[in-house]
Amino acid sequence: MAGFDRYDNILKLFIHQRSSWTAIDIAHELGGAQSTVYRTVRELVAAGFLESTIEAHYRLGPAFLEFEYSMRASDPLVRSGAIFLETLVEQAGVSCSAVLARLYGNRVMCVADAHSSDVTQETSFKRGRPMPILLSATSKAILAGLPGRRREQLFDAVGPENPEERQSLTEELKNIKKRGISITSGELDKGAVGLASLVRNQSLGINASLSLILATKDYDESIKPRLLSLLTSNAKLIENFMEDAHKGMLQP
Amino acid sequence: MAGFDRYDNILKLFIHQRSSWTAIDIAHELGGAQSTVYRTVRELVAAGFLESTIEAHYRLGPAFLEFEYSMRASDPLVRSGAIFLETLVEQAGVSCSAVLARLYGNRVMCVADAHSSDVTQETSFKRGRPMPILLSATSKAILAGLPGRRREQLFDAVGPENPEERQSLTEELKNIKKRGISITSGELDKGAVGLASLVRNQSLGINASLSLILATKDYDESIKPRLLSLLTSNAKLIENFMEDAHKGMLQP
DNA sequence: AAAAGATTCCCATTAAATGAGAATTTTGTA
DNA sequence: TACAAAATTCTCATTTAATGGGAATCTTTT
Repeated sequence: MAGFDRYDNILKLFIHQRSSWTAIDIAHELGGAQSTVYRTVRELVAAGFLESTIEAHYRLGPAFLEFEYSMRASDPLVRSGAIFLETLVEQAGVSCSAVLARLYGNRVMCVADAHSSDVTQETSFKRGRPMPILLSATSKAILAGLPGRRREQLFDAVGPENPEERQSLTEELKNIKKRGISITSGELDKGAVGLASLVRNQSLGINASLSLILATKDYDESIKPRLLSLLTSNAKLIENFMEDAHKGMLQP
Repeated sequence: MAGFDRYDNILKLFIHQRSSWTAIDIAHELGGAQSTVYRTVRELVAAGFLESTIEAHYRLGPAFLEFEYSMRASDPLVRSGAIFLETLVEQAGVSCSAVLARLYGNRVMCVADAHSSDVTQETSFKRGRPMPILLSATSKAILAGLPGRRREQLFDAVGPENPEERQSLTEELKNIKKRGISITSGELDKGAVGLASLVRNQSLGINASLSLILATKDYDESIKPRLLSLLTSNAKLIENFMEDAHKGMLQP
């Protein structure tokens, strides 16, 4: 195993399977000599990416919290979320969640969220949790904003199997892109409606989506215009904020 | 440059200096060939630890949010914070912040926090932000819980220069350990009082502290007993929760 | 104090990282 | 669209580090 994967494959174990591993288990799981695993783990511990606990077990280390803290201060989307999402759910005037999401490999990840205090409808989108890219208004808005070639790559990797589905999804995405809005119902989470707006900044290379997620029972055509207008205006605010933050960064 | 440092040194740049770097800047800063830096950065981008933005710049990538999400679900201390800190600040009945902190290399890091809705007094302790280990009730409670040998190591690295200071600090820490409580005023943040309780779990190898931080003007002897009793009881709750969570983890 | 378990050390072998420059791709601009 | 400049990748000979097996050491438990 070569390069960064040597470390990343170990770290991924702690996310995807169990949160606690012994060096011997790692060696069994990944294949390779115990002494090699011990050496590699020791390096990760020294850097704070892992830490040793009891009974020869290791878990993820505090360095990730430091990097996350750094991103909270510097990442354009993460910062935008901290600034705009709270007020967005308030303005929505209905029990809901707001989600700011982006592409993460072949999946979509929420990078910021907010919930009205009385929210009951769960959403699978949680900050930092990778989600499939084909389902939900949130994901489709991101897909719609993608350059055609990248979208085709994604389809090749995780997309619809048969050509008809692929064709119809492509059509759907074109419409979403044209309107700037994506709406789905119960596609990812049963009983939930999602409304999403594209959030893009060409010059910053950002392609994201801003969503409101609420219970189907709380949603009807009467509140649709307000929610859509809120999404559109807040998406614009976020785009502008990122643009300004970027300019301020260049010559402060 | 060898081993994980090859990657870690690059990642650290994004925390400690600027949040955005070009490959060429990295090569200048760390020394080494551009082609090497490009290759290494490419690996980090592939793993989501960095991402490329515009104008040949790179920034921290979304993988950190995924690892942070994983820790939120699995790390004993982080989970404890999410469960107990909100109610703690409510019960305090005074404008304040609650901080759960731990050792991070030669520094102390807050891993969870909560603030009463009306909080005005700032604290330097922020989730994921490394802080010096010699100042504040929060840090001293952690120091006090450390095994003697580890404490001496720390003192050698960042501790008081002259022997008298070192001696008196050691005495202070012994008292803190005996009482289970550390109280300081204005040591780290001007105008703030900190009250901290040790949070330990021998069998889990955890040594942390739970603190309440409030404005000096809001603090007097009349509320001290309530705050201390709250801290002590919540510290105990957290220790028990971690113990139980650990047991549940072993045979669920 | 002994035993079992965990971790580090050692070192010959194998494999990967490095750097310089050329080649290619991407981006910005006319 | 084409050109120029910048960014990134590629190539390959050389240098350096990773690997694995087993012995040695350190830790924990009994």
